[in-house]
Amino acid sequence: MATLHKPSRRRGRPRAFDPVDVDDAIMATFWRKGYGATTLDDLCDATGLKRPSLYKVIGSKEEAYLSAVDRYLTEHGARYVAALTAGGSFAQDLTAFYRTYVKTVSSAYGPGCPVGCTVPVDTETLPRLKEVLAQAIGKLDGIATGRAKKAAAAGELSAALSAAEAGRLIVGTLLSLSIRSRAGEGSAALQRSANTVIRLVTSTG
Amino acid sequence: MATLHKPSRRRGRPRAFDPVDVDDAIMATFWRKGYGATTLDDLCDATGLKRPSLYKVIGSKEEAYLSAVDRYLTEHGARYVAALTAGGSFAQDLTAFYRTYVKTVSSAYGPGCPVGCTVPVDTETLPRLKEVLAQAIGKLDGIATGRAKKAAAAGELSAALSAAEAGRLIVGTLLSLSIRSRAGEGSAALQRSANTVIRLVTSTG
DNA sequence: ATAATAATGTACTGTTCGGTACATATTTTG
DNA sequence: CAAAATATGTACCGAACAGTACATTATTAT
Repeated sequence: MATLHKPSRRRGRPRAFDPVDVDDAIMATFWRKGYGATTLDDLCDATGLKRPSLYKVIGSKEEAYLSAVDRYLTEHGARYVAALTAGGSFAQDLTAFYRTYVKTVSSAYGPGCPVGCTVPVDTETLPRLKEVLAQAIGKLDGIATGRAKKAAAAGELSAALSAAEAGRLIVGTLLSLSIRSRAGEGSAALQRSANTVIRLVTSTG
Repeated sequence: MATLHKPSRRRGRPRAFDPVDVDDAIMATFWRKGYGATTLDDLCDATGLKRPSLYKVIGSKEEAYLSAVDRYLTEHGARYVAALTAGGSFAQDLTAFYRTYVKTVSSAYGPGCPVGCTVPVDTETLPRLKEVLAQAIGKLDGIATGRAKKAAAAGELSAALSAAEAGRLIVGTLLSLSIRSRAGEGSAALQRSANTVIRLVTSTG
């Protein structure tokens, strides 16, 4: 008969680091420098780990990058989506959507974001990245289109736009903000571009 | 008294390559693979040059990249600008502007374009690139804003937009098309996004 | 012809890269 | 305690990288 102990710690020497912090440091490093310019020494410096410990976490540089992008999407991307689908008015949700994004790309993580600025360069070299990029954008297009459809039903979508057109415009604007951030534009300038699009998409004049 | 010969060729062994073709091949290679993923062997393969000849042309990899980006701007970028300022109606010029761009990013050079997809990743690593990116976008913003101002004077700009807002929207859309191209979207999809913005910017309903 | 000049091809250099072997240290199990 | 298990740090590996030395070849000038 199996005796149940309290969920005991694993055998052997315990880790001297917090895996969550390590994953975050890896994501942040790739976010800033991209895949090609990031070396394993960079990742060691950022995480405080020596190479053997690092490799147990990442497997390989390419896997590490894919994980970092995935982490960006499921952690930060999810926040943008949550704002866009928070259930306020179309204008309110869009405002929160862009504000969340602008704050993020203007933070210590940025400038810019992985989907907008660092993944695209390697789509021709790392085939899996092309699929990642296509899926990320396609999914966001779908969500934004869905949000626009709901807005249309509520009479909040500009009559000049179909829901699909609005969705692609909303997402395209996000992507452009990423690049502009990378070019050195500050939150205020980025927010101005966002506000223009919000006004166009929601104006039911 | 100096005797004038026919514009004599330089002394020594003549080049066995066309410098224009070589510069173009270098630009095309960086365009597709970006800075980090492009090796000197790649450039040798693309140009047909051996390394010593290549180095006389490029100086260093970083100089080669900066030259390639500059070449993109003064060669392809200039074509987009020419279309935008061709002197037709606002809608006509915008249509030609985006059509030229979409054709280019969907050609053998692409997908995507250097400004939208490969320069941004290295702005944090090669400081001169940040300046290049900021200048390229800033200049295009200015040109697009100027074009919108002219359109406003002609009653062709949507009343919902200031010229500066329109300019940034027009350029931002271009940037987003670059990334979408990299994600695998074809000309038709890209053109659809462009048409949406053209309609919004020019609708004087 | 001979010298001077300039481009080419081979073969190399030192460095940095991604990745790992191995000995050591720290923990749990019995 | 001893044994098994797991993590760590040092030190290293072969490959790939950006960049170059040098001998050779092709051209112009005298």
